[in-house]
Amino acid sequence: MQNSFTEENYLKIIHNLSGREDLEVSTNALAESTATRAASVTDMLRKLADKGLIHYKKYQGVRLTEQGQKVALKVIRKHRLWEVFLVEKLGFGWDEVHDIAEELEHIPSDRLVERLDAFLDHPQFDPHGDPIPDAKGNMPVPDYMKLSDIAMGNKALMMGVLEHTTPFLQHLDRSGLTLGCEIEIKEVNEFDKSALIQINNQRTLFISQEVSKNVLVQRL
Amino acid sequence: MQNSFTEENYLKIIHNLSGREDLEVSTNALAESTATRAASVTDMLRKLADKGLIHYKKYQGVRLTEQGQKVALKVIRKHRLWEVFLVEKLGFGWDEVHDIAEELEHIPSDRLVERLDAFLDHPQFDPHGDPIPDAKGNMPVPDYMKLSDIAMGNKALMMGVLEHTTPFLQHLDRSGLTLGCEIEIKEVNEFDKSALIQINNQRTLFISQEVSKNVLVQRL
DNA sequence: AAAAAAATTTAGGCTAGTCTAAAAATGTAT
DNA sequence: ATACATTTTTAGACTAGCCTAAATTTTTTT
Repeated sequence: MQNSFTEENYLKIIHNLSGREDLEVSTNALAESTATRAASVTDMLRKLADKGLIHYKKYQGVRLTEQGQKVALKVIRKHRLWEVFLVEKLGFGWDEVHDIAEELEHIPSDRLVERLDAFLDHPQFDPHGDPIPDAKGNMPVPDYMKLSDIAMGNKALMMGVLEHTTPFLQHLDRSGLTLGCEIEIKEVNEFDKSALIQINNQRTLFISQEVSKNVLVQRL
Repeated sequence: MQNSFTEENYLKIIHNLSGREDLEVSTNALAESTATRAASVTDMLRKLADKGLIHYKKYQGVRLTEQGQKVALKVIRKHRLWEVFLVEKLGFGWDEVHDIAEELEHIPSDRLVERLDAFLDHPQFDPHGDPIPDAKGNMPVPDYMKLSDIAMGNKALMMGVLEHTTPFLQHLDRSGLTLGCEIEIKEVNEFDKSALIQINNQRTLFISQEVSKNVLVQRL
């Protein structure tokens, strides 16, 4: 039995919201993320539960079943592989690919995904630094820190982002913050947590906590 | 206003069925091609007519409007470009790509199509020899002949096929009939129009009229 | 030209996925 | 612990796209 476009989206979003600790996801959170109303979410949750894709008890929130996890990871794999394709092969910017990949991720052919993966040389990470699950659904879980958690005086490598919207990514572009750059924390302002940083030992700039909370780094 | 997946399919099929001469397409023909019932087709035709995409008078069949033609050609352009991608870049066989392209053709981003086109070096024909409309909707109309219309003793180059099903294309593969090959008609049997042909001045084989009617050639 | 056959449309209904409004359950605060 | 607020579910309804059965129009045959 095939899952619909919409079902796949719910599973993907449940996966993303439940995070690494596999927390229960609330109906309201799903309504927010799917841009629908809570009542619609409830309908869909009953359906997904009937199909054995989620654990669901009324009023208690949801978690993915083994089965549901598998489907979600497959969708995420496809999304991230297509993003690599769009950036590496078609020359899109990392700020332009999310919406297109959102469509491509639902194209249903295993052979297509595997050939795409090979064509791209089995990439491990997408253009935003997110890990790509392998064909069996194994996904490495890199333990990056938020830039906002790095103390003054330390250096770190930029490894990813937590926010995938076009405006945020374009802001990073304009600031010279790209994956792999080296960041040194020169100063942190106590009152608003804004920071003065230096990039690749060259230019320095101020960034707000809004930004530093959404940048993932590896401490050096 | 966006057109749905289903609407795009109807427009594409109307285009394909109305052929070069822009003939009226019947409700029944559409029901057959869309694998739905005539009553469902009628519903959709009213909808497409309301949107100004087809000319439709009850009981009289349909034709695309200027507008509808534009949408149809855009879908066809996308379908054929994705087929080129699947064969040239991902290494699929020409017999495997139709169904996948059937999905990809509805991904809605103009920038995606144009970048894909550039990535593929602006191909003129898809892997089955069908011409690819350009971004403005202009499609070259090569005037190929059916292999079945070539007289005994003549030679021709294989340029395309009229049938895109997997079994037919696999049969051509097994027979050694690939795009660009040279075919000489050695004999034609009067009673069943089956023929003895020679490919690239090498092996000879018998083909039925079923086959020769679905192979497009250019006379030499 | 009337009758029979074929094609098409209408009428009424179904499912997926959405909605609003109202009811019920849960959580929070006195 | 009881009342208030929030969250979630139920009830009933809508649209897109499909269906079957019946009615209507067009085409073909006699």
